Amino acid sequence: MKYRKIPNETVRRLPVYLRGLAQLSQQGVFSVSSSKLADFVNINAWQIRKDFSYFGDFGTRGVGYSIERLSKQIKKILRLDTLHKAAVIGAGNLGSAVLAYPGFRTYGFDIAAAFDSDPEKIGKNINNIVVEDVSRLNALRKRQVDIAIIAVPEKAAQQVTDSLVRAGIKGILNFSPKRISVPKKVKVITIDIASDLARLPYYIPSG
Amino acid sequence: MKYRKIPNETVRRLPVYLRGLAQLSQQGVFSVSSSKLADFVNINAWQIRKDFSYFGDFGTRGVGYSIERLSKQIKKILRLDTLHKAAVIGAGNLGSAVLAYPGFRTYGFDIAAAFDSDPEKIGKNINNIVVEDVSRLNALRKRQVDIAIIAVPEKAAQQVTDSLVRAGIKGILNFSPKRISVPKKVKVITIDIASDLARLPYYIPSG
DNA sequence: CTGACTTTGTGAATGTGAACTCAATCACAA
DNA sequence: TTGTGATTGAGTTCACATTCACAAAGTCAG
Repeated sequence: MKYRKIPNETVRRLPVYLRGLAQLSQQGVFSVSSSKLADFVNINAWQIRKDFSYFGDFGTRGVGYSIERLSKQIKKILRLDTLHKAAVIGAGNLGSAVLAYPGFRTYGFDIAAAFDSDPEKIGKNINNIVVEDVSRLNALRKRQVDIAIIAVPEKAAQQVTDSLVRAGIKGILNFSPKRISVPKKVKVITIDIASDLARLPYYIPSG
Repeated sequence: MKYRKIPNETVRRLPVYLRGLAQLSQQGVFSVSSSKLADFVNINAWQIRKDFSYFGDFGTRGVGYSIERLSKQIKKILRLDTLHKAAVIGAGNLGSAVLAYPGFRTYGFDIAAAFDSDPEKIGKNINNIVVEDVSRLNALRKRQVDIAIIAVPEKAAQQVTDSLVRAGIKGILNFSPKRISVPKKVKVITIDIASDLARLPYYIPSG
């Protein structure tokens, strides 16, 4: 058992493992081998074992991994063992879709608030959340929201980001393709839908 | 000038460069240096030069890169110089957001059709596109649609994928977190929103 | 208890990309 | 035409990630 630093790429896979384990657990399974899990999440068995080996011995040779113990450990590493409240900024098409997206709850996130600048949208109820005025972003600190999801038009992205940083937000999931600058202590993960689509044709044989 | 194989990570960055170049072009600029572009797209200058060096000499030493020549070349590499028609499968929250998403047009995609299985949604007009019944997916080949965007619930993902493959789809942008299996000749790029959010807390200092 | 079998954990080899450096090249002014 | 300043292009090194192979460690039947 060696406690090396966990590689970034491994961190990227951990949520995938976690979801797979949760599904297996729901099926009433208590233990799983690396090769079974490999089939389930579509990642090689040796990759899985290597990943798990970065944070201790969780398997039993000849048997496999205890789903509960493993899940608990992954949650701890990803800091998903504490509740995280998230706010969605931008209640347009994408923002509304994010508000309604069921996948976040799997990981225990609480989507707690939504904001927009458009008076038409403020006050609207989307998925049981009332859209507030962006001018109230600064109250996020008091409400213990530490994560924000940015789904505003490109032009507004940086301004919104600045407000979020002032409001004490620690992590941002950014759907805007525009680069946003933040202080080092704030982590940004960007999902750039259009550029992901744009590299698809590269892999398609022409003709 | 060496024509090595272009690394995957470089391909991932090419669309970002392309968008940056388009914006600069709109500002009336004709030439840009790697360091200017670096500021603009938030990627290191040497990384940019390295990336461009994989496919020929496009810069002029002492001056920089011709925006037009470079854009044209990147489009050619990504095969964005030919028109690509795309279909969106699933007209729920996420699917509707994708249909309305303005970012795809930057890269010259034509979002040409939308499908759903829900009779409530079939016939609805979203962003000038009429939602069709999924049973008509097989007509996609005739309509020369070669790319599909999957925005259906997890359960339906594999079934829809199979229909798409039968309809001759070559590339899939998959928003479903479920692993989908396809023949080797079909390229899948998955955007797993929830797991991207899930690794955010890892990078947030606790307390 | 023993032997056959299963599965993990990890060292080593290989592959890949990022970071850095600097010589080669070009524009331009004098 | 020559010197100066700017900028590219690419070789090299280093860091990280994947892949492989196998010993170690466990289960289980008889």
